[in-house]
Amino acid sequence: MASSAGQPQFRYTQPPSKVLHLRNLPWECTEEELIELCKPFGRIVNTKCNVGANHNQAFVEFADLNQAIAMVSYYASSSEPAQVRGKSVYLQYSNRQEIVNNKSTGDVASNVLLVTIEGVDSGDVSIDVLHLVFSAFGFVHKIATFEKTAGFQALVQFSDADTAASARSALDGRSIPRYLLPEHVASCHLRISFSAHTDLNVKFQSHRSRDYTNPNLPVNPSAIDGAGQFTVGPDGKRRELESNVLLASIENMQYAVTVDVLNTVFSAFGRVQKIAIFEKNGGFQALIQYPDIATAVLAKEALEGHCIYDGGYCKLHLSYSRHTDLNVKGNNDRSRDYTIPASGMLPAQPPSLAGAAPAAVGGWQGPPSTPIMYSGNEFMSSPCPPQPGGVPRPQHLQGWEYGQSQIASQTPGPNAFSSPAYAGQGPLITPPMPSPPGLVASNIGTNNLQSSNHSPHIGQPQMPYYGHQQMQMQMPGGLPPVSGGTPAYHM
DNA sequence: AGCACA
Repeated sequence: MASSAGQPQFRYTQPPSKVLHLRNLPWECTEEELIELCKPFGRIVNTKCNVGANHNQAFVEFADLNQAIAMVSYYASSSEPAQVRGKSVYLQYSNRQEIVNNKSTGDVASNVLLVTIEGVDSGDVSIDVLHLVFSAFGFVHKIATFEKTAGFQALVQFSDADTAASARSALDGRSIPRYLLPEHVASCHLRISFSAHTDLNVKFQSHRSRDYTNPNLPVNPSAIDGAGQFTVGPDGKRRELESNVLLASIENMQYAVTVDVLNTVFSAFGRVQKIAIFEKNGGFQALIQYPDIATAVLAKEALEGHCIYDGGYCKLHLSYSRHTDLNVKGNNDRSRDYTIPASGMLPAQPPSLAGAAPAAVGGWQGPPSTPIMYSGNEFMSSPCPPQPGGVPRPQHLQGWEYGQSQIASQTPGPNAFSSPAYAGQGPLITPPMPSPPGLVASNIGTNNLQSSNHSPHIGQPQMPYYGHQQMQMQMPGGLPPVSGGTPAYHM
């Protein structure tokens, strides 16, 4: 059976791939040697060296398929074989289309090092100590430190990748000298890889970040952990430094919050460019990138302290991120780049889950395709155990038609939040939140517009936040409407 | 000299 007309184990011609498989390499051939060999044909985006029992195979991934084809074609018709250290190298298309997580990109050279300091708290190793240690290898441009689940980490920026590489090879796995550390620190190993960054965005000198190239950079008297940075306002008070990227942490997360949900929520204020969600110290956080600061400010003011779902669930805390442009690689369940056109089937606009909605909503008879509707599948399907005290299940089912009818209407005044029309129409279960009634979204605009047709929903469950035009209405003029079509923003 | 495992 095995030999009959089946696929031979190896074919002479593989289907093209931007990944090439190289054989007969010299022992422990380095990435530099591979790149040297391949880079005349295109840009190498990833490699995997020392593959196979003999460590004499490797994979090289080009940025573009045509580059891989160019290399294979060239050597197929060349009288000189590809060579490394005088050895003939055999190359062919890999049977995979990409190199899968070779070394988590930490091995592709960069002038910026990602340093994980094991076994210490962030307070144990000062930025000055790091600066001292890494300056032994060359001029350190910038350092940024932060706390991650992996531990205390630092990004250390050198002039070039060579300098960074020398620091890395000298220090990786080593320990910071004891005399530079507090006495209680037992050990302090450095794990060093290359960062994907090339230029750190340091806005202040602080105990968390330094820019040694700019002595005039303002000193931040009190950089606060976690959130963005602060500046001193005209009134002498500390003021959060605004950014086009919001950092959202979510409290009381009883229900899953997906990229799509966030996109829907935050798109109410303007076009969302990128979203990344991640865990930090066991908490849920997300970064939401807008094209400009004004939009972010608007979204922050409107959403801060509000809950995505009524009942105090998924309460948003917003601050300004230090980031200005998120490094979102692929579109997956943790991150999304909405600025990439035609990226698969992903909608550039808030998800239109029209197909799923009617069934899920049950009885909703609205039009089949409504870009603003978020069906909230996850939530629909999540079991909602009855709770004492009449706490409702997260109520998505009610009110859909109200939201729907919103579409045609545009415009309660800018004071929808504080409109007297809302008095007494807060959520049944008043969440222990300050200010605006209940669920940010569930009330805004809906009852306001519909109160003549519908009785208030006191005692009734509420729908999830999907507020789109509701929020739009709040925008103090001038904001481009969130509409379909090509984004008017560019990176 | 013939396809990796995060």
